[in-house]
Amino acid sequence: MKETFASASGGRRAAGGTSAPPAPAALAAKVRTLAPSMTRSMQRVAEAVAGDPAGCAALTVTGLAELTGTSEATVVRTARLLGYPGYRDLRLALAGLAAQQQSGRAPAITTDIAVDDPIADVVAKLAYDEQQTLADTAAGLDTVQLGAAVAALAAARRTDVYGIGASNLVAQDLTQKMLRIGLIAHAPGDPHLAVTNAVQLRAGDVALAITHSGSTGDVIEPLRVAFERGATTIAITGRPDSSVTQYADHVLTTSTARESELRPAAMSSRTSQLLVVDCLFVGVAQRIYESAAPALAASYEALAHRHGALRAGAGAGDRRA
Amino acid sequence: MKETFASASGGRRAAGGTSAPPAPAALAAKVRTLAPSMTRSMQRVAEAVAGDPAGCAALTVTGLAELTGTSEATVVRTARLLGYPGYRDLRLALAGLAAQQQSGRAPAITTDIAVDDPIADVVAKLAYDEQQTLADTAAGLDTVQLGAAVAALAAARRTDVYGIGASNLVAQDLTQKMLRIGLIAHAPGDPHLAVTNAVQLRAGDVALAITHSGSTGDVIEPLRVAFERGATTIAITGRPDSSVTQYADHVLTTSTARESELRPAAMSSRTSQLLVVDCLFVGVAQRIYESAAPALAASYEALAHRHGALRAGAGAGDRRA
DNA sequence: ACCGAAACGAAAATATCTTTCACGAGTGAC
DNA sequence: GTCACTCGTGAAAGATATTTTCGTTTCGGT
Repeated sequence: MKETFASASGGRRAAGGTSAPPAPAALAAKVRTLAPSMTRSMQRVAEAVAGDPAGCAALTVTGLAELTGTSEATVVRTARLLGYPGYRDLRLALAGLAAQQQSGRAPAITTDIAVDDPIADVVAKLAYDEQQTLADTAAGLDTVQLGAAVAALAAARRTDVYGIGASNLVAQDLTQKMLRIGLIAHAPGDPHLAVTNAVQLRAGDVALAITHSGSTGDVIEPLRVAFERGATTIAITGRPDSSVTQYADHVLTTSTARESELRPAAMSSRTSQLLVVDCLFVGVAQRIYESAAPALAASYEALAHRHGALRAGAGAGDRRA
Repeated sequence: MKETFASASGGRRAAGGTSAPPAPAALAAKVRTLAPSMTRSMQRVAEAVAGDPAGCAALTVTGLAELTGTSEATVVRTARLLGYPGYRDLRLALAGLAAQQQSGRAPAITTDIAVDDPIADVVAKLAYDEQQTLADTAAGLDTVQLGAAVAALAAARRTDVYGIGASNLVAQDLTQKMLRIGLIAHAPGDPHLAVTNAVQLRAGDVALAITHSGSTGDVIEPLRVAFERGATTIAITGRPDSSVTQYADHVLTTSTARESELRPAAMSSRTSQLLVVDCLFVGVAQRIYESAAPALAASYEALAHRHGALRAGAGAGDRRA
């Protein structure tokens, strides 16, 4: 509306003259620059603001005035001097600054998880590690091998997926998804059953082994059997030089992240394996889209009625004590 | 103050009220999570907010109401639903988000996976999406609820984990890990078995339900039974307002990513659930470190010889019964 | 000690946010 | 098909927060 703050600085061009738009992160610097031209009360306010942006962002004009032992008018005057139209905008900038600082102080997550880490750090570190694992895996995946594996799976008469322990869950995940798009897949959890299944395979079938170490006998054995029966074999492993690859036509490599006592290798290998499995699934779904799409739709439909009436609306009104 | 439907739960604190403090950067995730439970007008507001945080932060309630063609009341309601006390606080968070986006990484919009995407793109998109899901989940996790859940699990005499379909795999993952650190856990896959198990629980036990939709009857039912038997109940769901939370002492929210035909919701919900489960596991392992560490070491030891023996015959042996 | 200018805060004035309330659209029951 | 009912919605009243005004206090100079 009107350049009211011109009066504060008299005819001086220094402060008000800066047509600078609200400073984003340069606030601390601005405070220091302008401090000399501030009155005592204003300095107190500026100091509080620069010292604890996050805290001040949470305060109203009155709150900040009380905190600094000054008045609302002084707070507003300070905000003006700093280049904002009013306190409201200073507060907004403060919130932004706080958020930046918050996200900036994230380097803590690169260290291992310690026994006494607060729960929030655990969350951050785990999420970060898994993100890292995903990036590594994606970068290290051989798309040629992947493409070949997809082609084999899409054309397979039936598919066996072998995995033990944590890897078995990944195997089941793939199996569940393949079934959903109309493909025939099994993930025997029992090593004996796996071998029994493997014996049934022949050319045109696919056997897929999932093992992080690449040396899990219970998984290698059925793959070997399938391999010898003439099935196309695929291995998903973190060790491309391990013995499982002897019997694999296609090898997909997962990433091996560092592990620690509190973060077993199983955790990152699982993440990595799942990404590979997802890629396989999507690749296959693309290839057989014509038949996959209706099958997917049908499975959604079938599940719909298992989900009770949604709309738990009752609590929508007022919570908050 | 009026937990109207609390009566059903017999006086126990109903968990519906997300005590979540204002989310800092988890806003986009929260919008997606809560969008389904929003009315049309509120969705318009949420959409505007998620789409242009910086722009919206510059607007007053009235301005945002006009922009979205709604009323101030609706804007405030939306802010409330997103977990803020009022519009003022939403605006503050928005400013923070804008600042982060500005300085930090770009929001980077992913295009959906198309049927004719080359396999390399599929890998990249999937990896990116899952990374995003992890970030969203981590940002949106309520550490207070998480801490409470960890405490309950660490102290539990036994733990039941309920999940169906893809969620059952997550349940098994948690179970496997808990067993490794010497805790007693089960993940019944059969709904009837689950209920049968649940009946055995009582105070001091823990029941954990994993369901993305929050309305999977087969999972809610055993949780309800456990709840009524006095066990501590935890829910991991993508819909914090769904019916499963009625019977949950602690609610852990997973993020809901947009899905597409080739990328079923199950994929990102699984990623999200696994992160939560990992956090629970590590948290528990920290708490009972004294007993967990030796147990972990012992399980490594026990597995070691299963890997060493390359020639499969050795390890598996045939012990016909 | 007196004068004047600047600093400062109390309170009025204004803008903004929040709550209330009534209307209308949609839905299920009969 | 109509009726009763609930739920979503916005207009306007009510409550807060911010900005402005203006008188008092403080301080330096003469």
